Amino acid sequence: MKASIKDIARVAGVSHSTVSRALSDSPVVNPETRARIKRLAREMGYSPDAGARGLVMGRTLTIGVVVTTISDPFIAEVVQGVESTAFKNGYTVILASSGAEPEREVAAVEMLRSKRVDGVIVTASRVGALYKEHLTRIEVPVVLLNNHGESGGPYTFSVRVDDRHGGYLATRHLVERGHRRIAYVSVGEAGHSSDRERQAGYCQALTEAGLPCDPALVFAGNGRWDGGERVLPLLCAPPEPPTAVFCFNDMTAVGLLRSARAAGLSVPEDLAVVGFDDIPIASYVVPSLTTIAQPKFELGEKAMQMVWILIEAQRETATPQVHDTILQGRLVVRESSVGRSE
Amino acid sequence: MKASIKDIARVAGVSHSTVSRALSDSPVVNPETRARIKRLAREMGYSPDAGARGLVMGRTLTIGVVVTTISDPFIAEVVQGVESTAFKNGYTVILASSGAEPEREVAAVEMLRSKRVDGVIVTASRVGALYKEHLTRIEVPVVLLNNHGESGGPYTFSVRVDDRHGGYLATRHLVERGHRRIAYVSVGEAGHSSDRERQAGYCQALTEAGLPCDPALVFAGNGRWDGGERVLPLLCAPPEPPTAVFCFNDMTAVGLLRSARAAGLSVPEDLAVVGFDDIPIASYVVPSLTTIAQPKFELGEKAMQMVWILIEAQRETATPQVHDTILQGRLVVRESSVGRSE
DNA sequence: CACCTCGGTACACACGTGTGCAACCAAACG
DNA sequence: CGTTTGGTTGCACACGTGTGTACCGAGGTG
Repeated sequence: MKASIKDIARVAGVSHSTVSRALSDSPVVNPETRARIKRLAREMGYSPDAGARGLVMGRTLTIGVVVTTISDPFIAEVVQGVESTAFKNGYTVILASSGAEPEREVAAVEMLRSKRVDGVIVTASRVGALYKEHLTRIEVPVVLLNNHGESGGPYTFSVRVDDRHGGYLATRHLVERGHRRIAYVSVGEAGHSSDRERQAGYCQALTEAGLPCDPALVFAGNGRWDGGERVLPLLCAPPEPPTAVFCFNDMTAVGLLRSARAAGLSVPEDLAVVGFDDIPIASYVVPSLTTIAQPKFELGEKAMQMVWILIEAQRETATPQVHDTILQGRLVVRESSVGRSE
Repeated sequence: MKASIKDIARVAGVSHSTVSRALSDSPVVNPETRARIKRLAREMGYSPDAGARGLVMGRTLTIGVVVTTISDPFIAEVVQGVESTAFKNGYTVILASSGAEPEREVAAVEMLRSKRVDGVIVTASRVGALYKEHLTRIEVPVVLLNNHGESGGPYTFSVRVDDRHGGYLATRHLVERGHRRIAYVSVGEAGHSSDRERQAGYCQALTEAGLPCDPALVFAGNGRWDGGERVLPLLCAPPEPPTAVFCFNDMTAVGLLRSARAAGLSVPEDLAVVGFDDIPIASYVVPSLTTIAQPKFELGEKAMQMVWILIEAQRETATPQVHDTILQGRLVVRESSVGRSE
């Protein structure tokens, strides 16, 4: 059986309140008895009950992280940033994966509510309406990651990467390499805000270079590698095919690289390719992939810091001194856009 | 403020015990009042306090998962299996990453103990001595993943992949392809049990084919890609270099592929390469990597099922009907061992 | 009418922890 | 010696939930 402060109190011959105070270094207890109690606690293998403590303290030092799936390397890296920062501040992370199923999404949020988490971080490209309603009901600070939706309540904010600027950087890079016909492979899903923004940056760079934003050069992928693979034939179909392509994300680009190789096209000579995200695979494919690196770890770090500030503000019922944060992506030039020999 | 069963009891004009029983569908409460209370609970946005419930029930329906880092794609997939199975059984997962630092390891275990988790799953290649001591003190079922250490207490078991058989499969595949001089790249760390086992399987396949187990054909890597990269020159040094190589893991093999390409060696014609793990990258490198696929998701699934059985057994103070489980890896043949044209 | 049965509900306690308040004791002071 | 002061400690309650036991009223039976 596990030892409680009452058990310690019994063998120490004091009341449980004295033990409680001694263990929390209260200055009112006699230094000798405090030492004696602490020694006893160590000997008896005492470990404070987080549940009971949370009950009386009104805080659990726990934050919930909602993800679609943890096996997405991008998300995993973000969670790593959250976990690391949480640990430094004495917080614990509870994981809740939704698997992108609405049913599990609400179950996950309900679970976090039951666990009385002090805050919630949500990493999902889009937050369903039903889901969102449950999120606000949780009455606790919420930070949305890479979500472009409006930051609802007074304690709901968001951290995201600058998609538009990222798209701009990627496309400008291709323009600077001398390309005039540059295609874009979208996620093929209406209303996907990241997709919209990246495409807007793409158009901005084209316009700035005096090039037209030709809708015929925008192709629909699906955000996965098979989407990139399927798009290649369409890309090559026109009489004057594009010489470069910017993809919504790395997975799409990787699929495109694969099918390009199968079709005998050489990258970047026949077709230059740029992705977005900088997932681990990007540096291992051949040719290695030029991409926009999202600061994944910092994304999670920043989100956790923000949640922490919000929690503190809520405890003092103060209006929090935070605002939505936008981090900048970074262009990482690799072989798929400049060749190996250069 | 959050609504408790007492609040519901007040507005319903009954005692809190009646509310408690009504919400847990106890047959002793009047069906009408039960319906009324349930409706009230929904209206008031009631959510049961998991901490308080855990306090009185003696179980938290929570299991802790200790990992080195969640951004390792292999581990992430395993955790996904754990999480998915846990959710099905009504359990919640608390994540604790140790970052391979001993200090954080014990802090992580202590944290899980405080949270009164019902069971623990540890995914780490080796469990330190100090760390292990803390693990046993937690007095709760523990399942070790891919750990070859002795399964200590009565409620400590392990789930792992058959490293020896995997090594055997990989090497036999190369033998069948006609190779006579086959090298092994180890993890270069004394006492690493997975490494030892995989090498043993490698030797077994060689012996079975009437080939010698030449120690000069065993090279030391470090389990990471740079280790594989550095090993290539040594591999090519002998007057009669090996025509095939089996690597401890995929990362090592990927590094080896990269440096082989840089050195102008063609794979698999000049050198056939086989890895171990089947991480996502394996299918994207060029040439794609032949490897032994570990059943990652099933590994996590099995571990969670085992923890569940152990928990149930412990509750009834029965001797659990489980035993250490060994899952089989699967040979996945790709381009790095048979070429693209065949 | 007295007794028993039984469905439904309330009371009281338990779980482990933190904390305001009172109580106690010793020492110092008037 | 009486009183105050200050340092320690215990008592009692609170947090939210589950459950054994007692209670109460209605209906049935002898």
